[in-house]
Amino acid sequence: MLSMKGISIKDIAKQAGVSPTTVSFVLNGKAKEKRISEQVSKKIQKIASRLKYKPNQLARGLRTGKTKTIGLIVEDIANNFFASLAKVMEDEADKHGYKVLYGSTEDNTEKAKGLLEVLKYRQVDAYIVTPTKNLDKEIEQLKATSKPVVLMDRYFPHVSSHYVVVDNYQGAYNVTSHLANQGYKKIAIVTITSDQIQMKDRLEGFTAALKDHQLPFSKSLVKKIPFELEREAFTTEIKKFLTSIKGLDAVFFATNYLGIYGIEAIRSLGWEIGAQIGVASFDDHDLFRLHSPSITCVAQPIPEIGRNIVELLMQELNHPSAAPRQIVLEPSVIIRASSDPGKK
Amino acid sequence: MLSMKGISIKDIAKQAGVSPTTVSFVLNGKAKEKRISEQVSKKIQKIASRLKYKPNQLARGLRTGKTKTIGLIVEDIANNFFASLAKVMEDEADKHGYKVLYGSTEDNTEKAKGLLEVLKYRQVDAYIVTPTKNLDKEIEQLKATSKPVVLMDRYFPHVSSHYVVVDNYQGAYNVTSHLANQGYKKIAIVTITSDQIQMKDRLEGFTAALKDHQLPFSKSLVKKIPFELEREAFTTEIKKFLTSIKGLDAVFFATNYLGIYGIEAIRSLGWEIGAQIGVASFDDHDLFRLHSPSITCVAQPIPEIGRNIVELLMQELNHPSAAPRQIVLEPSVIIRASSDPGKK
DNA sequence: AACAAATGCTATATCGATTTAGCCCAGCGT
DNA sequence: ACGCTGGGCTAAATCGATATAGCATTTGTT
Repeated sequence: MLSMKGISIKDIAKQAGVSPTTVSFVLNGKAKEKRISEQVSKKIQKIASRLKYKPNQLARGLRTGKTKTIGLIVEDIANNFFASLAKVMEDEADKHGYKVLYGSTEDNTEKAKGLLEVLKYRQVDAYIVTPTKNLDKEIEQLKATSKPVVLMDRYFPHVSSHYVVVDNYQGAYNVTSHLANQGYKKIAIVTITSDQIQMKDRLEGFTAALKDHQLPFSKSLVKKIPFELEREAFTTEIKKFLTSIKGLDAVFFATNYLGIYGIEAIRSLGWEIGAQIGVASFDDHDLFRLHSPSITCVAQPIPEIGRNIVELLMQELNHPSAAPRQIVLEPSVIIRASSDPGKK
Repeated sequence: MLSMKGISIKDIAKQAGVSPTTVSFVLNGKAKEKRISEQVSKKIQKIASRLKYKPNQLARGLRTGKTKTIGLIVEDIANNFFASLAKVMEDEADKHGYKVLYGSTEDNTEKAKGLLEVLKYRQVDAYIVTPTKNLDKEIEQLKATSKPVVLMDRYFPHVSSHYVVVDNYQGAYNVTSHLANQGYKKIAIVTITSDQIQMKDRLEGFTAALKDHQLPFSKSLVKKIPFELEREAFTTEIKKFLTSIKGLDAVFFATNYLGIYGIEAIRSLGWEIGAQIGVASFDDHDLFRLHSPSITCVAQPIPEIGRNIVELLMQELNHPSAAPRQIVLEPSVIIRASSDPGKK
């Protein structure tokens, strides 16, 4: 059994008969700059790779202040959208030698604050944050630490920060217009109780489309459900809502989990999706693709979002910029049978 | 704007007019043991909380060798099963003050080795690993580092290690028996090309159930598909397989993603699930619950698995035990319409 | 009074890397 | 012979915490 401890720079120095300083210079590619001879340089490299030396990231981090770690805060890692995105970002970050420390907020501000704090004293180099309500103060404070912060999925309009989001307004507008074009006359929306921008935009896109298509709109066509309810309660609420509207012929669910609960609700009401009631949801999901009938949705370009976030972060890590970079990607409407019964 | 650096133990020491050592003792709860007076102790505590002192985990980790970080290696964080489990474990770990660094293997041994290495030189305190094929050597080496390792989802029969899994044999046996009891006569299985224990057990449970119910079995009833295929290829392969078997009346998919691809395949063949062909899958999924008809499955007790893993890990961190602890939980069969068309 | 024991705290080394300042030697010019 | 320059390397400080050893001072004992 080998020694418990890893190989340190000292071990290499000893074997090479040089000082740890020299080893550090060579292994950090500063051999030329620091005028270390070719001979010594090669010797050190050889020994290092023979011993499979890996620098202790804690020691390095302590000295340099860089941990090569990114803190990722999502709403819910068990949600397909966030999990898929997390995977893309993990892969992208890995390409740059970064690892990811993550946490889920459950859309709870206190949890989010706690996560930010933990990440901070773990000295992550940068943050990717799906903010919760009232997290604006903390985000501004974070910015003052000179560690890059990129918001995702949503942002604070009054806070100047980097972010990568999709055009929620347009996505909602487009899918609602599609429903209108399909001939649905009375369209409702189910969203969550949240003043956050992504939800606001989706709701506004929805209402704008109704207006543009001269369809009726009233507050009674909008249902807001608190995020933290149990599954049971979600479907109960949705059922109550849907049955409360006379002449309702289509409904748009503003997130993937609402779509899922919504399908459950509609089915338990015994309504026939597509024929009897048009359905669309934000976000795509295996369930939407394979449900019978399949469910129309606004799909977010997950790989592109993930790549943009990490790319932006890396640029900020390498050359911090004064101006915030704000990237808005286009989601796409995927038309399926739930809004177009003609489809197979 | 406040200073960029965090508060250190020295700042507190200065304010309290004592040495950093004393501060360290007090903040680590060793005041009594180290005979620090109540006065000084309280004063330090007060200053620390006023300054919102948080120890630098890098420095602490460097000195103590403990980073309060757990390395988590899953097959695919975008897979609902692993993502849900990751969330449970994250929550549980958090209760003990641990954070999670994660990575996905894609069932690729080289990726897994890379992840283990990265986690190692990031000095994680413990590992939760979903091993890939041929990772047994690395697991044994890890054990020699005296850092706890818990395998999940699968293990190596010839390696003595901690693990938490479900009884894959029994789960497969039970659901296959259920299919048999429902009157299906010719039942096939679709699994992945893998010699790993979890897949082996599922296959064996399946065949044993066929035998016990005097149903026909032959190699032609078993389809193994490589994990790394594209979605397209999966469904194509499954379609080819299903259509190749004369008189086939039921099929069991050995993982959740196979179940999903399988449903897609069967639907594109135009077969009627439940009536024309009985279907069951390992793992539960929103899609299985809400598909029409809903899909019978073997559900793993995800919260229980997650809790057991973290609990086991914590025990090992606190009191390392010589004997490996091996926990096998029971999955449960959820009978739905895909195998019981009478169900709503 | 003399010595031991307990009390209360601190100086210093350490973890493993990076960074700064600078030493020593050879070669060159004059 | 002397100073200057540059090449090639290293000593020591540092990051922020913890652990070890031990120094004063007070208290207790006989």
